[in-house]
Order: sequence, then structure tokens, then C-alpha cells
Amino acid sequence: MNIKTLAHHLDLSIGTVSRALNGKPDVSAATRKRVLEAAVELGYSANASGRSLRRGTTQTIAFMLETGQSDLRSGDNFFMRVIDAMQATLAGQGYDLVILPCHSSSDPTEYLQRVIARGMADAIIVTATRRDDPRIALLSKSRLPFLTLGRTAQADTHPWIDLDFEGILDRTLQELASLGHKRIAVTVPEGGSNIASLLREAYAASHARIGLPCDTGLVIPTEVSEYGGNAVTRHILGMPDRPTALILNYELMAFGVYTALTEAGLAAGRDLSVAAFRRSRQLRFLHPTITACDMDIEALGTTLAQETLALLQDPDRRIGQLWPFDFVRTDSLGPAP
Amino acid sequence: MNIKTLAHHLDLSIGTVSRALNGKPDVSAATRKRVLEAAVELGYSANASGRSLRRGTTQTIAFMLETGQSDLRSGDNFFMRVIDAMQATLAGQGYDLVILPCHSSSDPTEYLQRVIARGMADAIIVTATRRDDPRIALLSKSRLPFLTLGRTAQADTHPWIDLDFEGILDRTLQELASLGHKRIAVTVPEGGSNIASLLREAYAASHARIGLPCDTGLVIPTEVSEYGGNAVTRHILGMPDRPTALILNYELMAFGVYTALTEAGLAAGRDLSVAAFRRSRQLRFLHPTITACDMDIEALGTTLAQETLALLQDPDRRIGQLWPFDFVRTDSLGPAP
DNA sequence: AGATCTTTCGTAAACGTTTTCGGAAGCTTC
DNA sequence: GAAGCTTCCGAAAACGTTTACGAAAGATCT
Repeated sequence: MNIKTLAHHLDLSIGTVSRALNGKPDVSAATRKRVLEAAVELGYSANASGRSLRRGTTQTIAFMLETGQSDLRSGDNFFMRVIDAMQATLAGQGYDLVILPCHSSSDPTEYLQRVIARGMADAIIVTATRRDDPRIALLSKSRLPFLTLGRTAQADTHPWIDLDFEGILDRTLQELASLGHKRIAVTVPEGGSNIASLLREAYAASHARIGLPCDTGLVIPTEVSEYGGNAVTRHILGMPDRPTALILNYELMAFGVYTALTEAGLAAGRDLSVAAFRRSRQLRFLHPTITACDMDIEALGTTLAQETLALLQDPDRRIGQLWPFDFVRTDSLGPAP
Repeated sequence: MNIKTLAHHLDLSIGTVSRALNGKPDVSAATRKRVLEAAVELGYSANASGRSLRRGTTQTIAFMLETGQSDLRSGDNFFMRVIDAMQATLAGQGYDLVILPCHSSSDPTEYLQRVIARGMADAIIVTATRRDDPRIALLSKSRLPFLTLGRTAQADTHPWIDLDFEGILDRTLQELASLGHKRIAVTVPEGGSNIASLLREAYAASHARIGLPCDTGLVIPTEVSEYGGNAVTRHILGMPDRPTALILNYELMAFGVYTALTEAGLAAGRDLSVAAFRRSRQLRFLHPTITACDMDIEALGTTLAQETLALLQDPDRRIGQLWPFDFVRTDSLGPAP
């Protein structure tokens, strides 16, 4: 079912049919109606390859998703919620969203190079950014519009949107300091992701601002999983000069944390103050409810989509946006013992 | 950078360049070498639209992923691990894998129709299958090769691969029965997914086979999340004729289950025998370790990819495969009180 | 040396669209 | 009633590939 048979079926030329379907002028209202009806009846939809070839645009946005790392399944599906909202927004503008899976163990630049050269998408979203990410140079050279969900060391050279990790950490540290806490541990991912670096710097900066002595040994690389939460808690409880508070960069760690505390006969909020970065519905049965931040993830996806579309209009557009959050304090924070 | 400029650069015709790149005959070894070297040097990769249009094949396999439902983040990322393995296998055969996100609240057939009509992929993998899934009829009519990860009521009319839910349930029930358990609860997803139906039938069938009276009230629709595990455990503990064992269809529910048990002063394996379908690394700090089944998820992805490629060769190929599992019993099962 | 075969390459058509251009009507205007 | 204008449509080129076909040159054979 292509445009030729559709045109033949209607006894029209393919040019007229195309113009009718695409809302172009130079076609009478009557025939346009006839064409549109026949199209839905016969289930015609323009062949993607033919259209892309002619238009020079694929009407597709690619989302490069690094699989094989657990960030992905962050409480109530962080990435999937973002993607959902993006898809909804893009679909409304006639764009498709495709996710390109790419295992973290393979070379991401090689794959990206192919995606760029073959013109598989009009723009691309890059995630799991590293501090010095070789993909940035590759993309910049290619002139393919792109946007990162996450920052890099070259963040001023490309558009990006990211969660406000520093802001959240700072806000939480302030709250804990006002409760008298002096030794506060925070988890960071183990790999070379940019988040670990950001958090490390933010941890030091916040301590300086608050006027607290900073022990960088309390920034603890931890497996980003429920198990990691358990392990880091056991580690903390065994420390000679035990910290009195723990901040989790991955909210589902809380399961492991609470389990470890319970087994040790301790309680969150009383013996150890515990906070996480994001609130998650999965955690809602834990007592006490964990202190964390609310963020509008769907709005993040929508913004990401809109910024991408704006980038197609103006490829030189530069934006860098930290996503806002709402700090929600609960009984999982208590005064320092 | 297209083939024309590459050909001009080499002082050859585009036909010769194309043949050289695609390993076709009628080109001397010397020029072929020259062409291949120039291609990598200039970073040429055939435009996807042009190639697809001419070849009538996109070299792309689509994976239709229903977002907005929590199955997705099943312990250690079930879907992502499958996709990873698929991608690796397909890449080895020159195929790309793209994930098409599709929110469960929107009409999946409409989106699918567009994907089919526009020829976006050479084959498609469908997940989150329903018992009576309208997508099956649509795909069958379209002649686009497809394969479902999950079964439908029309499973004999299309190729599929699925986890052996019935087998796992039966094996676990047998083990529990041999320990003297008579009232055994099992969770099922709340929606209209096919899994709930399958489990319900398998539950009754196994009881009949074992010779145990079957109380269908013990098949409990439960939110597929950690919270669901907590809720169902509280529910069970409050029942007048309390079941003595609980089987979880989603392994991460275990967090909620253990938490509820601990709060009630009870222990898994002693007061309530607990088993899950799949083993997950995230759970490894729970005591006692939970009884569950091992499955080779990467091999599942590889098989899925291979079957898809086989389907391209022979579109009439029919396979239905239940994925094998290894039952691993632990102390989370104990004799019936 | 002429005929035949083989190797190697260029030419051109085709894939399904979109879009520019020109032309045929139908209409208005003087 | 001819000229000009508007409305509507068809013809054809173009997008970047692949591939069937033919041609030119070289090699082999009688």
C-alpha cells in the first residue's frame, strides 16, 4: 500500500494525493476530503524511508539509553517516566521517539558514529554522561542537534538538563546541620559517572558554606542498588567515629538501609538520620517515611521534548537547566545523638 | 557525506563504490581495498533511508515496550537484560535494535498500525501481551514478521517465547506441599495481563495434580511493587484462616514482605514460608535468602534475537517456547506450622 | 590473428516520497 | 469577447541507495 496505488485508486496523480495528505495548498476541499478518507480506509501511512529520503528529515528523535547499569530502574522508573512524557509530547508534534539501547560495556562512540552517519534521527538525547565524554566532541562535530540528560565537563558547549544534585545535597546537609549533625555520610555511584564527581565537589562546597569540617572519607562509593544501601549501612555502623546521618543518592537503597538498621536493633531517625534524593512510591510502607525530594519527572520529560524540538528550529540554542525540587522533611531525620 | 561525494573523491562511479562496500563481485581487490579505506577515513556510512528505500528492508528490529507498568523494572532489570542480549546478537548480524516506547494508557494498536504501515522495522517484538490482544490480529494481517515475549489466547497462531510461570508455580507448590503446607497464597498482577490468567489456571491445575483442595481466594491480585509485597503480607496476616506460605510473582515484593513480617515479630521460613519466581541479586542481603528460580535471561535475549532472524528467513516459522528454570530452595521455606 | 571468455567498471533504472513548475480550466473585468 | 486572474491538478525532478545490464579492456584459446 503505497501512494501510487492510493492515487490510482482515487484516479488522481500522486502529487495531488501527497499535497492533500500533507495539508498543502493547491488542492480543492472536496478532493482533499476524498483523499483523507481513502487513506484511513485503506490504512495508508507514508513510507518512512521514502519520506525521510525526500524530506531530509526522519521525524524521529533518538534516546540513547545506556543499559546494563542500575540507574535505569531508579525508584518508580525514572527513565521510563521521562521517556513516557517525552513520547507523549513528541507524538503530539508528529515526531516519533525511539530508544537506542547500548550496553555500557561496548564502545558508545562507535555506535553513536553509525547513528549519526546513517541519519537515523533528527536529534538525539544522550544519557549516562561521563565527566569527559567523548560523545560530546563527536556530536558537536557532526552538526546533529543533541541534548544531554546529565552534565559533562564540557557542559557549557552543549545544551543539557539535569537533576539538581548539588542543590538537593546542599539542602539536606543544611537541614541536618541545623539538627546538630556534624558527621554526615553520602553515597555516590562507583563508576566514573559524572554524578560522583559532582556530588564530591558539592559535598565539600556545602560544608564550607555551612561552616562544618569536611571529611571526604564520608563520601562513600556504593553499589547503586538495594544491596548497596545495606552494605553501606553495615559499613557505617562499623566505623570507629560513626556518622550520625546518611544521605542516599539512590532512593531504593533505603530498603537495605532500614533492614540493616532493624537487624542491628536501631531505628532510622533516632539512631541514624536517613535521607534520599528522590521520593518514590515504592518506599511508602517504610517507617518512618524517608526524607527526600519531590520532582516533577513528567514535566522533565515534557521539557526535554520541547527543548529538543526548539533545538531543531535553532541548532545553536544553548540551555543548561537544573531541575527544581521540593524538599520534604520527615521523621527519618532527628537531632544528632 | 554521501556515496556520491565518496565516489567523486575516489574517481569512481557510485555503482562501483556501492558494490565494493557491500562485498559484491565485479570489483577488483585493489579498488575494493581503496574504497573501504576511504570509507572509514571519511566516516562514510550508508544513509539509512536511501538504503531502506532501495533494499525494501530496514535492517532494524523493533521492540515494542509498554512503559508505565512496573513489570519493566523487575529485579535486576529483566527487560533491559533481555534487550541487551538481543542487541548484542542482532548487531553481530548487521541489524539494529530499536525500542519503541508506548504508554500503556494510550491505544497500542493505533501506534502499532503506524509502525507497520510506515515500514519502520523488518520485524517486531511485542511485550506485555494481553489474553485477547488486538495487536495479534493486526500483525498477522500485516505480514510483518513478529514474535511475542509472552503468550496470548491465540498463542498457537503466532511465534512466542515466555517464562514458564506455570512450571515455576507448580514446582514451588509441590515443594511446599511436601512440607505439609495446605493453604498457599500466590500474588498475581492486578491488570488484565495474560499472566494473571495463566497463574490462576496453573494454580488450580497444580492443586488438582497434587491432590490439594484449591481455594481460589488465595490467588491475590497485588500491586507489582515492593509496596504490593508489604500490602499482601499484611492482608494475609489478618486473614481468619491464615495461609502458611506465600509465593511472589514479582521478586522485589520480598522487601515489603520481610519488612511486614519483621514488624509483626514474625520470620520468613518459620512463621510464613516465602518464595519468589525469579532470583535477583538485589535481594541478596535478605535473611533467610529467598527461595526462587534461576533463569538465564541473557540466553533468553539471544534466543529471542535468533528466532527473530530465523523468522525473517521463514516467515511461516511457528515456535512456542517456555523458558527453562532452576528451582533453588533455601531456608525461606519451612515445614507447615 | 581472430574469436571467445573473463574481469572490471560505468550507466541507468528503481525504491516511495515531496515539491516545484507549468498548464488547463473556470472565473472576473473592461 | 479577449485579457487577466484564480483555482486546481499532473508531470517530473530530486533525495541516496542498490543492482541489472551492457561495454570496454584484457586474457585465453584455436
